[in-house]
Amino acid sequence: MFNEAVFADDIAAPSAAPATSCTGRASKPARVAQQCTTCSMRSACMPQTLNAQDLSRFDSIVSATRIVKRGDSLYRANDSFQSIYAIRAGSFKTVVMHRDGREQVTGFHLAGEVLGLDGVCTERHSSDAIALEDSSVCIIPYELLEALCAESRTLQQQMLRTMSGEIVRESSLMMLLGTMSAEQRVASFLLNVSSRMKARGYSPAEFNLRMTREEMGNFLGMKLETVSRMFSKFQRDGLVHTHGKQIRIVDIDALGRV
Amino acid sequence: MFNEAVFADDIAAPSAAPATSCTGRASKPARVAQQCTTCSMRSACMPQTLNAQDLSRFDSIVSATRIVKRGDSLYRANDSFQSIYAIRAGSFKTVVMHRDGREQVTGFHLAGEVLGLDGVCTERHSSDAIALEDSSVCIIPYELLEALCAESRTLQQQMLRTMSGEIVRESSLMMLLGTMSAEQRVASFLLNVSSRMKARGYSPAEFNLRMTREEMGNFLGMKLETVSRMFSKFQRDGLVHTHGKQIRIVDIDALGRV
DNA sequence: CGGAAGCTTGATGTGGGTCAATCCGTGTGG
DNA sequence: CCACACGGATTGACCCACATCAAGCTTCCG
Repeated sequence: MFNEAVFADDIAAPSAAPATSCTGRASKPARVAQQCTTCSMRSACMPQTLNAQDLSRFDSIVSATRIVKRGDSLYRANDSFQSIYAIRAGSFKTVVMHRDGREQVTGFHLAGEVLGLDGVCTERHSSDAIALEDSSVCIIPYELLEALCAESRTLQQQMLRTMSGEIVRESSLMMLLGTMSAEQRVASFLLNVSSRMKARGYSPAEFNLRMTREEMGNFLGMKLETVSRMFSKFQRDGLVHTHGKQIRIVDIDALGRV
Repeated sequence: MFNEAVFADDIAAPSAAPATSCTGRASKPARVAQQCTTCSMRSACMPQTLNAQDLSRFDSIVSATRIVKRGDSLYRANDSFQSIYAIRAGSFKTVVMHRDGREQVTGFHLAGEVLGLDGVCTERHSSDAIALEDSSVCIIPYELLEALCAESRTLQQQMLRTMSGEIVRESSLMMLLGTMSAEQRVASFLLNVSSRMKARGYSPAEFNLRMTREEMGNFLGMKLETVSRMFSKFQRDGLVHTHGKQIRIVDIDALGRV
């Protein structure tokens, strides 16, 4: 059986929720009553705004969890769209691929975030979702979710807000890719990760990146060597301290001014 | 009074819908029964999937149209979010601005497309929407729309699909910005405009761009000089013929192979 | 313990940015 | 109606940020 520590082993300890018992990969794909209520990610996850009654209805459609091993895909581009997924533990990248094989990483996703919304419009996914570490997700069957949205106004609102949030996130990435220098891109990437770690109760100054330099490059629109050089530069300038994937942000303000 | 010809004056004539009578800027901001039913953009617009009953309910919440003159904004970043907008005639760009003043155009939008979905998540817009020519939009008050979504399953589905479509559109732009050469970006831009013109019943091979080279550059992540050079190159190579903003695509297949 | 994957760093090349001159089309005012 | 001014487009010369290529190093994992 696994618990969150497996995924958080080399990340600074969470300041909030201690490792609560998790549902594990018990016999069948784990249907457990009151999953959301007991989930340590609840405050960061989709049903955050639901009242007790809606939450329990939401809970009842989240029929299973699924384990995805590091490097495996949760779904692939062109897979038929059945469900969206809430990350329970671990992390993912989403990737769109060009015909010539070049990859654009469209996002790195942490626990509590939702994956798969790209599939709604065509009933097929348009990206791959790959686990960056052994991870688990809650499976939210879309048809049921959509039916429930029709009944719970709050859930409908939450759903629309989540989608809109994704639109806004992607616009700001377009700005990063379209207007910023390599140095600025890496700096904003670090600040972004930092704030998301903080929001999850981890240290905003010290964390482990789960992706390779190449994956960062494919996200930030640059080559892995450039990512590496920028890390070296920030280290020389005393903004961060890096040791492979371990990052310590030394001067967060200066990083913001880059 | 205006009609669609005002906006389409120097665009190749539509092969489908002829200029139907439009609601104009009559006395008060034009509340007209059955707007959608008679709108020539209906087939390209949001309510495309609705049945008669839902359509009439939808119609009844579309309380007004609004005229936006070329260069004026429909909304600005940080404006409080009240409505989304369906473009009835004309075209817009949406822009996110960096603190240092650099602009990223996040999209060019034609008749039938929806603007303003970025505002749902924070109740404030995160981008500017600027008319590229004198244009008119249908105002769809969001609170009413959302209430109606709770009653019409079809409308709810349509709304979620529209948002998901926007997410997918933006991902593919991220790929363009992150992985493609200047030449490829301009080529895909032209192909994209071409297919959208075609979908609206205009010639896919010959059209007028409504934006400046600089605006294209701010969309494609390059400088206006580079945009211009790419146009010249395509012309030398016999792929397109350009005369200022007028574009004729000569070899669409070759453009796709760039 | 060995090999592969990932990371860093240096040397060199180049796509596109920058700067600047000129051209063109359009709207304006005499 | 023409001249002119101005915003936009084109083109050239030069430069620089980042890509590419290459070598060596570190870390991880079987």
